[in-house]
Amino acid sequence: MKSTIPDTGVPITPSATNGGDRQENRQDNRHEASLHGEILLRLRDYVVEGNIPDGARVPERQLCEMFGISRTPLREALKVLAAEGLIELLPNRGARVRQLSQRDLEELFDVMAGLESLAGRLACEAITDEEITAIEQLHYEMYGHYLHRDMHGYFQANQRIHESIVAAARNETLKTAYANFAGRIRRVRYSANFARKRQRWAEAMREHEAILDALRRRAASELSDILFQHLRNKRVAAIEHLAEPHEDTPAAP
Amino acid sequence: MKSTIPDTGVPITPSATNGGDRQENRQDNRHEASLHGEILLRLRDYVVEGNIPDGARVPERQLCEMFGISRTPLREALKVLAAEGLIELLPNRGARVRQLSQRDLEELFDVMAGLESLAGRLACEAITDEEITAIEQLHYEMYGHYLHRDMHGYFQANQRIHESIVAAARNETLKTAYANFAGRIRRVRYSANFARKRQRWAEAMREHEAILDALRRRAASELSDILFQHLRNKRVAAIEHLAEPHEDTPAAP
DNA sequence: AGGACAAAAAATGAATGCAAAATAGCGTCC
DNA sequence: GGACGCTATTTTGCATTCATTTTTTGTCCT
Repeated sequence: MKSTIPDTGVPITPSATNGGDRQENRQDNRHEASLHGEILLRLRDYVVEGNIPDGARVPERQLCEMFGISRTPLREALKVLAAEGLIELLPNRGARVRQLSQRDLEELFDVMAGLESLAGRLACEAITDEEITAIEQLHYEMYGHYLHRDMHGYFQANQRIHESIVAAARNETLKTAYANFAGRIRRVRYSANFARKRQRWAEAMREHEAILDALRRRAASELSDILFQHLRNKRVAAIEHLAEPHEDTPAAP
Repeated sequence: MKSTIPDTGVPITPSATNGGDRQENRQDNRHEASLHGEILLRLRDYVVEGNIPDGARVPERQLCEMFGISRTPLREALKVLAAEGLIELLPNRGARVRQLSQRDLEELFDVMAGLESLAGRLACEAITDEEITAIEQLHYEMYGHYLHRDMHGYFQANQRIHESIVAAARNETLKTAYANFAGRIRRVRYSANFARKRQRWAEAMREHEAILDALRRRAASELSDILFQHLRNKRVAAIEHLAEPHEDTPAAP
């Protein structure tokens, strides 16, 4: 075994065959056409899913072999990921997975909060009754998951609600930025399934009620406040959770 | 002259000599170290300053000659600029300067409004009395420019106030995102020096008074509202201005 | 034996080369 | 005379190659 990357069972496809048509909502959705775009998507997922340890080197050569491409398109993708803040480029020392400090996470959560807050504000201007009904549906669905203590289902419904609000803002630029930042913390979220605390869970449900209420009344600035506070509370819960030590990660021998 | 790029008097330095130490506040500030980073900064400025017409092709070969580099680092920079939304990459058809539709501008203004709104909210949590005093200083300075009808001075002071608020938010991630979006509309702002309307100008001054007032009281959600509305009004003024025909741009023969 | 130095090995950063696609240029046909 | 189609040139995308820098390894000296 020559690899320094922990073998996590990710399928190593020698050629750059792309199975599914991906529906990325990025600025230019022609990424799947060119090789560097394809690699960008795949490499982003690869990093986001935590296949490379935090702060570890991103081995160009190995990734090239893994994707079955030359270094040129890979390096182009690396530059973009660096611009996105997912990795960092050290001069003459290659790329490293960007290690997010607690402060970084706080900042990211706050920016997400700001974006969602904005989304709510804008949504009040344009949202249709049908969209609100749809969100209500999701809300009740989420409530059901809450009652059944189904965290996975709850999480999915929750995410869809937030996405619906962002969608209702009718602002593609916002949507893109939102997805971008969400991607950065997805890495953390992936390993840390927080919100396990009953207390916080119930609180979140109440906040969601308030969100829905404000949305129904199209109370823009009020909804803006509620959403910000909601995300702020999420941030606190997440940071608290991450501060605690966890034994889920298999320790190295 | 073989160049198809309009010669706007931008100094064409054949070698990649970087005169001044640039103080970019991007995620990784080692950009000046590597060639592609250097090129990224220069190319971004070049595009933002409008040296290439809207929607026009970005000529790889010529830019290479202009910067005195090979295509590889330039193409890397192009990928990043595309990710930033400044240009768009058409498969097998090269890069084009991204033409911002009116809708795009509206969206961008709204996102900027959301970010400043967030900045104000966060600033209320952490801003010191000294910082507020500094902003007050800028405010009075700006007021002076307003009275003297000095638009340039007014604009500079205005921008510094907004930057100060963003700085007071103590959030580097936000600061970076803000700079990023600001860069995208800088291109428009460059040619369109709006806010020429007296009416709007006076209104903006009043809004700034309200901003300062809310800031002094650390009224987070109130400031958030005011800032959003302020930027919203700016948006309206800017769009109105751009909708009007202008004769400042020299017509092509 | 441990550390410092030096050479080898590997990796990075940029340039060049090559195949495929697109654009333009030109002739032909209707 | 204009539209269509074919070829030549340019341009793009990626692979390969070359020069530097870094990292590792091995050796020598203390």
